[in-house]
Amino acid sequence: MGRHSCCVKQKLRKGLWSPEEDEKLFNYITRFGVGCWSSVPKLAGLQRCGKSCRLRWINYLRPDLKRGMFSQQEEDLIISLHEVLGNRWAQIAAQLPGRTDNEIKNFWNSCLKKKLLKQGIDPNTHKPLTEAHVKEEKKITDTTPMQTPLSHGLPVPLTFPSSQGSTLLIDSNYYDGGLTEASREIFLNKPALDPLSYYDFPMGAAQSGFNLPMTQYQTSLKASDQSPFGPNSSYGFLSMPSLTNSDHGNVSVTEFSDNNSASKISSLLMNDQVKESSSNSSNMSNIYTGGGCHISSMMENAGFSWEGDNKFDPLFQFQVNATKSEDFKTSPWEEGQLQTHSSIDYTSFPLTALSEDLTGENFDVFQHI
DNA sequence: AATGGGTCCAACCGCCACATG
DNA sequence: TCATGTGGCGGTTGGACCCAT
Repeated sequence: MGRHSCCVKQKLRKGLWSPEEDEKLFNYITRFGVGCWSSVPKLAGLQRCGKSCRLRWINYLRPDLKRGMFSQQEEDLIISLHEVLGNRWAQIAAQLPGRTDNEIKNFWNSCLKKKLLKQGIDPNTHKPLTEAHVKEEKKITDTTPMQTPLSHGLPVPLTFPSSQGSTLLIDSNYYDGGLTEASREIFLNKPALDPLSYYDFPMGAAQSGFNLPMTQYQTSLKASDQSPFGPNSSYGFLSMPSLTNSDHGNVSVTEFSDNNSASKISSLLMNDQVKESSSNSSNMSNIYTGGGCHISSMMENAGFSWEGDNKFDPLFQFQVNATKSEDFKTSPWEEGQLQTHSSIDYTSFPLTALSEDLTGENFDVFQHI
């Protein structure tokens, strides 16, 4: 048990990822997608185990990740989901597009737990603490002042941007166990979203999310020189945008952690190609609103910037020209394994942002509560 | 300016489930 | 059925950062 065999075979790097490593992994995954994580390090030229690569991608490099603080809505949602699901962070994360289980777990442990305790609510049971508990916890919370004022007193109406305008009201009944066993079952049985779905587009099912099979996406990448990673492509890995989308599905509230971010992201978006193809500006907004975006444009012009991770910021100020296209013309996954569909132009395949899941079936569960 | 304690979070560890041979 | 490899998850931790003194 413990470390996978891939980690034991050779001496592998551990610890924080360098920008160069991030770049390698990002470039590799965006080109070829994920086939077998254990092979990724070798093929991407990384001295890491596959597991580490997977985590890095899921928790940090995925382009659809949100960055920045949790919105009040997200916060309330996490609390309500935790009451139902407990520490099933992956399932909770599945209800919060752009957030990772690790991120939510950290947020819970570092912030939400304390907030609930301060409210006199047991974070484990979500029921009022006994007086003894309160006294005990008071000692703790008194010595660990909150960084932000608690703003979600009860009851809290949670209104989700569902097409049906569902509202979840957290009130005393809720915390008294007002949820039915059936509701709980729905949560427990609901499959978690695949964190890799960004590159997993089934044909004809774009409306349900990023669900194009990797094989097809891969084909799109190598289909022609027009592809975002074609032989002539030169893209930057400057730094990643910190997307603090405080209101799902509304591009106007996409925030950035500093003044430079806006210019960075606008330069990301307002590249020549996007300008040309989106005189009506819909393409731009679609990138973040989930109306459908062009992944190729996103990738090709991704002057990504990890703005939220300030300590990395200066390190990401490097530009990488695409390596020789020959190196990437054929995905290692494709060779002899995967079918190609070169007649289809996937470079403009419409995407639906994960955030749109908030308006879709992912919130159906609340209809049952 | 130095420092020591607290906080946060990225990454690792340990385990389990599942697929495959 | 068993062994092995891999993906995935939740718990834990090391170190960077923050802040009060």
